[in-house]
Amino acid sequence: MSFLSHLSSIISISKSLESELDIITKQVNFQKNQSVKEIGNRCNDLYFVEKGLLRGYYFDNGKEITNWFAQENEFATSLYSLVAMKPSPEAIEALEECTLIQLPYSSLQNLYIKFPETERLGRIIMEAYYIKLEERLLNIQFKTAKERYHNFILSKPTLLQRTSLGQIAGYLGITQETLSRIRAEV
Amino acid sequence: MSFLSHLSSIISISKSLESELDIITKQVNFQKNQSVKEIGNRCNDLYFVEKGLLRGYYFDNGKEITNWFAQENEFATSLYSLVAMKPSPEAIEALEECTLIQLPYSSLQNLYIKFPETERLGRIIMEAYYIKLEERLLNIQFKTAKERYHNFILSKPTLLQRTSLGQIAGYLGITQETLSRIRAEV
DNA sequence: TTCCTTTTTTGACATTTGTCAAATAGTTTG
DNA sequence: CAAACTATTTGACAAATGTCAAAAAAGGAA
Repeated sequence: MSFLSHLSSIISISKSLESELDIITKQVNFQKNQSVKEIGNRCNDLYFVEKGLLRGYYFDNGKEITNWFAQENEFATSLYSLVAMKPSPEAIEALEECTLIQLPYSSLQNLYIKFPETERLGRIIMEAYYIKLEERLLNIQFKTAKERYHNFILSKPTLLQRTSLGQIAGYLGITQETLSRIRAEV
Repeated sequence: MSFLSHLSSIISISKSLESELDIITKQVNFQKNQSVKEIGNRCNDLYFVEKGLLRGYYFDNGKEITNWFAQENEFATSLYSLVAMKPSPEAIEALEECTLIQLPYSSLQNLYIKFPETERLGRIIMEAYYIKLEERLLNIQFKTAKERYHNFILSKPTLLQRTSLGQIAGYLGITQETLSRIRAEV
């Protein structure tokens, strides 16, 4: 239910849109450590996290790098793969037992046409995600590893408990040894 | 005219939308090195570059850091300021003589309401910009300074001639001394 | 051209972060 | 509980990049 209430905090959802959403979305469950999407496949779905925690990761020189986390009430997908319709270099994994709302991209396209008011929804969500990404870029580009870590603690305190050191390190763009040392420093 | 043709490459623009766009946009010109927007002001406008080159920059520890470039057929604004309606930490400057299309955010909001098909336009543009930003983040996060520079040469060759060393260095997240050394290396 | 200003390069050195290897701590499972 | 994993920490050192200062080069203006 949190999917609908999240959407209706952005635009008002008519009854007919609500039932359409009900038809095209599917609730899916994943267990802890289960793979949601593997590398190389096209990502055809948009996910919304109702419960649990996802991470996106990929490989860089044989090393697994966590690229994002998506927790409750956040969307997750490989946007690049979705929009460009190309294979995704990115995998998605459940870090906890998850309840996700799955929305196939093709259904989303139809939804945009059938319910044009959802375009607004799409735009507003994209704007918000863009701003978040911009903040993250500035953070990585101009802050030291220590500053980034402290920023992470402030902005995503709950993730500290729910993820591993190596995952956070990748997300912050540093090695886990460096992160371990930053932690020890205090 | 390139503004309209750029938009119509994304969605079809009806006559009435075209004349509405004509009413709400204004062509503005800036000279080389002229300031388009200063730091601390709210950014109320979206710009489209018809001719010339803009850069966005801000100050980090007293140092001026170029954050983005916008060349012909690209949009430019401080999205954060625009969407959050807060003062922008970012300034915009013309690096060359520029012809811009200026669209006030309030007019854009009305446009979204009056011509709902423009929501689609907004969404698609946001998606494309998001993907670009994502690529840039990955680049900065996991590539060496040298790799980033070579990437820049490949992806934005024309900007090499049109910008200064210091501006490129800031954009790549390195100091200009380092960039100078990378150049010398070859 | 010549002076003046700005941009770029170079040098010497400091700092940050990465790499690889090993030790320790923590968790899970039989 | 013990064995077997897995995650985290630590050490020694290397590599990348930053800092500050000065020199050289390039670009404009008188």
